[in-house]
Amino acid sequence: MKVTKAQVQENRERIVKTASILFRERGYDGVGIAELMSTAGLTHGGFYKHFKSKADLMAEAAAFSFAKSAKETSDIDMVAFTKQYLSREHRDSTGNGCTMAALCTDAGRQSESIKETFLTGIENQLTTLVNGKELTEEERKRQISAIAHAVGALVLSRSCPDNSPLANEILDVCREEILAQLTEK
Amino acid sequence: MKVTKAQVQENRERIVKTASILFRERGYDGVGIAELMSTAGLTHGGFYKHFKSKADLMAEAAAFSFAKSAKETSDIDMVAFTKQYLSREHRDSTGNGCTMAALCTDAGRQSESIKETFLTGIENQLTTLVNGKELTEEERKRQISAIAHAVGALVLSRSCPDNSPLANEILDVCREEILAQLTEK
DNA sequence: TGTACATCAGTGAACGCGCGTTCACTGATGTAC
DNA sequence: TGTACATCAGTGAACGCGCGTTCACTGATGTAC
Repeated sequence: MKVTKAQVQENRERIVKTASILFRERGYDGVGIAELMSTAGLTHGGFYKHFKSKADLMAEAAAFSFAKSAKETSDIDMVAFTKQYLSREHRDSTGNGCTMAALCTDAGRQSESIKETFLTGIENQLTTLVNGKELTEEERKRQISAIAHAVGALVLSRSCPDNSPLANEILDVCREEILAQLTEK
Repeated sequence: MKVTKAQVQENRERIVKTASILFRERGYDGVGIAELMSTAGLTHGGFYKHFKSKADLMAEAAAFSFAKSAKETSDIDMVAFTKQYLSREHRDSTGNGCTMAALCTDAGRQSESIKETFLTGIENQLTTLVNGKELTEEERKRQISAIAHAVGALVLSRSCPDNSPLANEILDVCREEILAQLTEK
């Protein structure tokens, strides 16, 4: 049963969007093609009409979620970003949260082409957070440092038992520290 | 063919040690029982004479590598730790490196019992890094903040293409920044 | 100390299962006239 | 605009494969006498 061009486009986008959420939640190895396609409301056989392989989708899904979070953070400053990034809400909704924090170790084990996607995504996040304006060398260093700090706090907090004291402490301590550094300089 | 008690003990330890390296390198889903056992010089069938399940080994392997790195860092200060932790050598040898940085996102997707192991491991790392002496509230905050910062820098650097400029930049910028904060206070 | 036997770590074949991927088929869409 | 047909996204069965786990068997070790 053939389908309209618009429907094809819409289906493809839904697969990518669904994948971006499921991969962030459960990792690249944690989600199968069959489950992914059925979550997107399709059957698994059609997958290869849209993508060459699962690895291809992984790269595209990562690019999609990087672009999405870049868009969402383009109009807020680092203070607002930090507060939101190190909130319990963000920590507890991995599937809709930061791609770096959700998939960085997965990316480290994948092919160079996925690492390229991460490189672009990270670079892009650095610049969009300052509304695209040119960064001085010193500003760039601060951005990199603050983002790494925030990512580390988030991944460590998530590796502790759900909502445990240490998990919350890591979030709170690092939020305070990053915010202090942002205002101090 | 039965084997001496000493040999049994030695084999078990070798399985745990091998697992701790392979899991850090390729993640929990990236290593199978058969490959793990043959790397340890045994056949896969005997695995269940030592462990109840793969999940059990995952927890034990994490506890092992946490204990090992705690031992290795017990006699160095935060400055030496930071320099070593954010070196290219550490970044490029995941299998023998920090358990937090290698497996934190994997842990976040596993059972609460593995997260408990991470909780203990992280808590332990916080205190051994200061030679076991009691921490003031302020010192504890600094420790947590510095470790999260270092973990974030390492996982982000590893998610970029091997030895790419950004991968090295993240490492260098965060090393400088953490060291600056350690001396300033 | 020497002998007889129970123990049990290790072996390798086999289990069911879900994985990524392929394929023949369907049938509404899009196109050519 | 109406008709005939080629296209191709979507379907669902099937592929080989490797996974975690089980099991009957082996044979040197450890133990009881």
